[in-house]
Amino acid sequence: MQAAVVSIPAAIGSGAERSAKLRRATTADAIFERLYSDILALRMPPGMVLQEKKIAEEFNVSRTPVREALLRLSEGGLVDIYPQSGTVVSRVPVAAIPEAVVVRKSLEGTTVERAAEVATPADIARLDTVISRQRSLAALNDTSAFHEEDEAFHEAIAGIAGYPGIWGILKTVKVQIDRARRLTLPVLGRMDNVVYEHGLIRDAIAAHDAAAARAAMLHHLSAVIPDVAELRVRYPDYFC
Amino acid sequence: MQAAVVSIPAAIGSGAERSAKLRRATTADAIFERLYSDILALRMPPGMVLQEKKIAEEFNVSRTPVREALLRLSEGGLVDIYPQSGTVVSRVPVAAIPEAVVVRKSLEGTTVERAAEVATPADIARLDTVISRQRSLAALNDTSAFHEEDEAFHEAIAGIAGYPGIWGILKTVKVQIDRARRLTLPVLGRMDNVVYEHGLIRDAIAAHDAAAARAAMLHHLSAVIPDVAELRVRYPDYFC
DNA sequence: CGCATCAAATTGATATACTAGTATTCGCGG
DNA sequence: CCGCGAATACTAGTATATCAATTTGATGCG
Repeated sequence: MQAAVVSIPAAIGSGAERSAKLRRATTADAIFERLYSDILALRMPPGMVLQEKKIAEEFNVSRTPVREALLRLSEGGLVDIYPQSGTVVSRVPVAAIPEAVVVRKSLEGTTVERAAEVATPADIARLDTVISRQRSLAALNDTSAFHEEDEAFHEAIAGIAGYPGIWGILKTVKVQIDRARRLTLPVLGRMDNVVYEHGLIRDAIAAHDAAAARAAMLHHLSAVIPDVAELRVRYPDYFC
Repeated sequence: MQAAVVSIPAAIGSGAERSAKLRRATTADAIFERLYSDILALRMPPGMVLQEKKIAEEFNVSRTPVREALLRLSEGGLVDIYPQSGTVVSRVPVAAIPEAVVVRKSLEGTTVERAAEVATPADIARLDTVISRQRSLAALNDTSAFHEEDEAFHEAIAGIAGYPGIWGILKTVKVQIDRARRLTLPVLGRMDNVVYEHGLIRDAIAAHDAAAARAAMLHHLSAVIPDVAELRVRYPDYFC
C-alpha cells in the first residue's frame, strides 16, 4: 500500500459544502432516515425485532442498503445487532440518560455562552420566529411538530455560536433522551413551560449576558429530564 | 411492519457488557481498525487515494467488508468518499479544529470536575501509573507509545468520573486534532510539558479541588492545540 | 494551438447467492 | 417429569456479479 498523495481536482478542496457534493442522496440514506424517525417516534418500539430481509422486501430494495442503514443506526445506539442472530430496536439505556444530560448541559452551556457573545439582531429574530411558532403549536397541542421546533431552537443557538459540529454531536446524544421523553411529554402544561424557558434563554442571549444565558439553559435542560423511574414501571419492556 | 415486541432471551438485557457480546470481531471491524490506525498514525497520509478493490485484494476479502469499514471511516471524517469517483484519506479539516478544541474543553472540563469530586485513592493510583509510564516514554522519546498513554490518561479521568460515553464522544472528536498533532509533536520538550501538566491535573483531582482541576485541564488542552498555521506551510497537501 | 465533445475506463451502488454462527426445539435418557 | 444434547431452522456476515454514473483522456473541429 503505497502513499499516492495525488489530488482529486474537481470535488476536493471545497470543505465547506462537503456534505453537499460528496454523498448525494442514496437509497441507504433514505432507509436510514425512515427507520430513524420510526424509532424516534416509537412507531418501532424498543425491543421490536428487525430483520434485514423483511425490511428489504418492504422497501423493495436489496439487503445491502438496508444493512448499511442498520449499521449506522447501531452506531448511534438505536438498534442492537446480534451477529448471526438478530437485530432489535434497542431498549432505551436508562443508565446512559444521566450521562447524556451531562453532555447536553456541558455542550449547550458552552454553546449558549458563545451565542450570547456573538448574536446579532438577525439571530435574535430567528429565535423569536421559532419561539412564536412553538407558542402556536403548544396551543394546538401538536406535540410532534412542537418537538421539531424544539430541535430547531437548540440548533439555531448552535448555529449562532458558529458550532455546527457541536449540534451534530448533540443530535446523537439527544436521541435516547428524546425517545424516553416521547413517552412522558403528554404532561399537561409542559409545552408552555418549555416556551417560557426558551424565552428566558432568548432574552439572555439578546442581552449578551453569557452567564445568564448559561444559567437559563442549564435550568431548562434540568427540567426536561424524563422521569425515568416512573417510565420504568409504565413501560418496563422499553428500558434496560 | 408490525410491532413484535418479543424478547431475545440470551443476549439481551445485559446492557452493561453490550459491546462485548454483541459484535464479536467481524472482518469488517478488523479492517476498520487497521485502516483507522493507519490513518491516525499517518501511515496513510491525508490525500492518499484508496480503492475498495485494492484494499480488498490486500486483505484477501471481498469488497463488502471493506466497503463497510470505509463507510464507518467516512462518518468519522477520516476518509472522503466521492461517489463514482474515488475515496481518499481526508485532509485534516483545519476549519473544524477550533471547534473540536471547544468540545474537548467543554466536555473534559466537566469530566475532570466530576472526577475531582468522586476520585478514590485507587483512582489516583491509576493516574499515577499512567503518568509515570509517560515520564519513561518521554525519556525514551517514544512518541507513538507516549500518545497511547496520553489517551489512557484522559480515558482514565472519564472512567473515574463515571462517564464512559463521554470518552467515546471525545475519541471521535480528538481524531482530527491528533492527526494534526502527530505532525507537530516532535517539538523538543513538548512531552515533558505534557507530563508536567498531567501532574497538575492529577494533583488537583487528588485534592478534590474541582475548580483547580478544571483550570488545569483547560490550560492543558489549550497547550496542545496544534499550530495549524505552521503546519499548513510545512504540509500544504495535508490540510484543507 | 486551444477548446469542446465523445468515448472508454474506473469506481461506487445495488442485487443475488452462499457461508457460517446462533438459538430454539425436539427427542432421548435419567 | 426434568435436564441435557444434538439437529434443525433462521439470521447476519461475506462473496460474487451486474449496473450505473462520473471522470478523464484523446480526438477532432474551430
